[in-house]
Order: sequence, then C-alpha cells, then structure tokens
Amino acid sequence: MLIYNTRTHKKQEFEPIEQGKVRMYVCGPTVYDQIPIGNARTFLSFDVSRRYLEHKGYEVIFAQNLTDVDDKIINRANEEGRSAAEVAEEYSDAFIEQMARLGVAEPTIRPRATQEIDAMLEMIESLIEQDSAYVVGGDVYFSVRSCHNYGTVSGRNVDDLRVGARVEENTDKHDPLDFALWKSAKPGEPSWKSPWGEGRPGWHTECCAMIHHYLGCPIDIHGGGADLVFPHHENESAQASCAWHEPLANYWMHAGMLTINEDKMSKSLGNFYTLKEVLDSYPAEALRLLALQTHYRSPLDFSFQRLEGMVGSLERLRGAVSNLRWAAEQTSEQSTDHDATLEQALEQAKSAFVASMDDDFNTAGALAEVFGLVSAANSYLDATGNSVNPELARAAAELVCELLAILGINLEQESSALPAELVELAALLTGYTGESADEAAQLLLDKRSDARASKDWSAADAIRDGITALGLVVEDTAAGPRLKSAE
RNA sequence: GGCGACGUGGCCAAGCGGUAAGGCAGAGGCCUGCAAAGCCUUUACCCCCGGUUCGAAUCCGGGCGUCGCCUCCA
Repeated sequence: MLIYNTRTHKKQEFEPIEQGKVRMYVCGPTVYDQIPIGNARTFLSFDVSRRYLEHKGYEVIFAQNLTDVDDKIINRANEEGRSAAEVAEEYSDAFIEQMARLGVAEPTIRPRATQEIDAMLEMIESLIEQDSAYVVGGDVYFSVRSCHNYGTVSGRNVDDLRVGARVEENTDKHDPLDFALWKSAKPGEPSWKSPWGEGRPGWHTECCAMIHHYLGCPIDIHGGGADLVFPHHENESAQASCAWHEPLANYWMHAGMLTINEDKMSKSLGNFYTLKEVLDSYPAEALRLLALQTHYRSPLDFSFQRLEGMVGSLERLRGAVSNLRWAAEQTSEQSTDHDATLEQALEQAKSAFVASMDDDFNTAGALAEVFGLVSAANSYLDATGNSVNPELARAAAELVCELLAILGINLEQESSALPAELVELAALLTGYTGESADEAAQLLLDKRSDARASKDWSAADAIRDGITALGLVVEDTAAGPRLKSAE
C-alpha cells in the first residue's frame, strides 16, 4: 500500500521495519482545555490509519503522548488558582473521555510527559556531550547549526528561516534558530531536578525522548497535524539525528488543517468549537462521516450544515443494514433472480474499498464504495419486494458493517427497548390490559392494519400519529409494517 | 521574503493520461389511502491562457484566486 511521506513529498510503498509490525506515534494534545474540533480531526485520521493497518494484518503498536506540563497549563492553573497537575489531570481525563466518545481506539501506549523526565534528561545529556546542545544558566538549548540534516523533514533551508517572526529573539541563544530542550523553573512552576538545576522539558524534547524510550528509533510512522511539520517535527527529527544518529521515523504523515467556513478556527474569530460541544449535539458517526469524506491531507471545511447532512447519510447506512436484516428474517426463500447482481456488488465493494484505502488511506473513495453497496442492496430489496435470499441479505448487511468498522464507524446501535408509553397508547386505542411494550406495539400495528384494510383512514392515522408522538416511525414495507426509532 | 498545498455540478468531495465516483440539497416519476422508507430519471465549458500527447480535470509553462506553515497551535 501507498503512504504519502511528508519528508519525500511522495506516495511511497509502505514497508515496515519489522515484518508484520508497525510502530507508530501520533503527537497528542497539550491538556489545558477541552480539545478543539480541528484537533479531533487529526486523531480521527490516524485512528483510521491505524485501524486499516490492523485490518491489513499488521500488529500496530500505537503510542500517543499527553503533554501534561506546558506554559498553557501553567497559565490556566494560575488563572484558576490551582496546581498545574490538577489542570493537567482534569483535561487528560476529558481528552480520554472525548476520544472514547468519538470511537478512537485506545493507544497501545499513552506516556505522559511528566512521567518520562528521566528519558528526556538522558537524551539532553547525550546531546550536550555530542556538542549538539549547550547550557546557558539553567536552560539548555539545541544547537540547530550543529545538525547537518536540519530541514529535511519540512523541506526548509536553514538560511531561509525568518527568525523572530512570531516570537521575540532570545539573546541567551547562540543562534536565533536554537530551541529550548530544558527550561529552568520560575518560582511556583512545576519542576524536576536536573544536572542544570530545577526545570522542565521543552515541548520538542518530550515526544522525541518518549518515542526513543518506548518504541526505539526509527519508528515506522510518525504523525500529527500539518501545523506540526515545522518546527515541532523538524526539531524532533534533529534531536534524534544528533542524539542517536538514527532517523526518528521512516514515514512522516500529516493531517490537513480544519477550517470553519474557510477560516482557520480561532477563538478571536468566534468560530471555535470543541469536540465535546459537537459530540453533545451530534452522533460521533456523523462527525466521522464528515471527516472521512475528505482526504486526510486536504484541508477540511467544517460546518454544522454539513454535519447536519451527515446525519442523513448515517440514516441511509443504518436504514439499509436494518432493512436487509429485517427482510432476511421475514423470508425463507433460498435464492432469487437478483442474487447475482448483489453478489457482484459485494465483490466490487470489497475490492474497490481496499484499493482506495491502499492508496494513501483514501477514505472518501472507500466510503463511496460502501454507499455503492448500499445502493445495490436497496435496489435488491426493491426488486425482490423484500422476498430476499436471507443468507445473501445478511452477508450484504454484514459487509456494510464490516467495511464501516474499518473506518471506525459503528452502525450497531444499542437496540433501544420500545418506550413504555406504548402500553398506555395501546390501552387507550385497543383496550390492551397487559404491560408489555412489545405486545402493545404488535397490537397497535395489527389494529392499524385492520383499520387500513377497512379503509378507516382516520383510525389508522390516529394510531400512527400516536406512535409517532412517542419518537417512533411506522414503515409500511411490502412484508408488513414495522417500527423504527426516529433519529 | 522563504517553504508548501489547493481551485471539479447549488454545497461538500473522489479521480491524478483514455473523455467525470460518492454524499447532501433540488426537480420529475414510481410505490403508498396519505405518509415514511426505498427505487428510477435528472443537473459539469473539471479557474484562465498556452504547450506536450492520438488523447489532459489529470503532465509542463505562465497567469488569476484561495489557504496553511515560517520557534512551542493537532
């Protein structure tokens, strides 16, 4: 399969270092607040990459850090008058919770920066020994000019870099390009002991040391948002190169940025949404569909209007699966004249899905195949009037679910029990005296069928309206009426 | 100034040398007592101008436009 490598600017055939095994690392969040929706896009993309690699039979060791010490965390803690550790703890938990809601699989390893200080100190000492880093006061800086291949990940020339474009120049540095590996602690800041005094690690230091410690260098895939290419990943790579004389990673993957109505999301523009906010109002699967209909490297324009549309798409997928399964239960036919067409569609979907995903995780193409399969299945149901070949119908339903599962979209809904209010409704309209919602539903549907048979439309509609009011939908299929919960 | 993306139907978006997937929205039809669900049909000068080629949305050159990154934002 092909994977686009940021470093080489090309799609390359993926060859893992170790046969059958993939070691990958995706830069995690700095835990100072609920993560923004754009951040979630990155994690979603890599979740799909990981799932697909696993589907291909690879054993994937997936590591993702939590940056739980950082200026932003300290600032927030100061504002709220509590410790940085408390803030980090709260938002680490929040992050893990939201990822679970999004259906992002747990990483194999989830190191926290504050727990890995030893590995960082070791790396920094090694860099100092090799003259790639120097100490100024209690700070340690990485010497960019000492790294001969600096710029190879991001494709930049050291001499082209505009220094001080966004941050004031720090006069302690030997060279303006140098970056901090270790920062001395100001009073009241969280700190750890080091040979250079109390302090804390720099951001670029964390990921690199953790990768080396847990996965070894080089790893197969290093991922993150496109905004991390420079300087974060460039710096990580430089540290590995100078400390261990190994590349950090063979493939560098970057997820495109998320925009809102073509604008970069930012608090100042008032178009800032957190993942939590979105998931509180929309199903995670709809958000996934939205994200996966755009290639992971392209910018993704998010809007609630689009998300709204995805709810409809989700329904189409769910509807097809549930209709197929339902039809399969209703009939005992062994085969039909239309089987061959559907069988062909199944094969087509399977192979085209894989072909798309093999091409640098083309989820939009893969998804199109799933929709194609859904269309074929719906046509099949239509053509057979629901008198299906049960085995084939089930196979189609399972394939839809299976393919979507590779994309992390779970169609299986917890089969919500019928609402108890049905009993009251049945009591009112049919004189039902029992207490079973299932029986009540059956009775109501039977009564409605009778009413329809005798063309008593008002009675039939009264029953349907009553049921609709309970959040259910009555569908009259060729094989009889059925109840579904309204989305 | 440097580096890099991108410009495909009303909206979103695949395709990356053989004459345009898919989703959402719209229109018409079928089915239905009416609905719901579903089916069928239907909407493209692929930003512009050159070039290469038997053939280009796809490659090359030049415009125009949009966006991202350029020291700590995924």
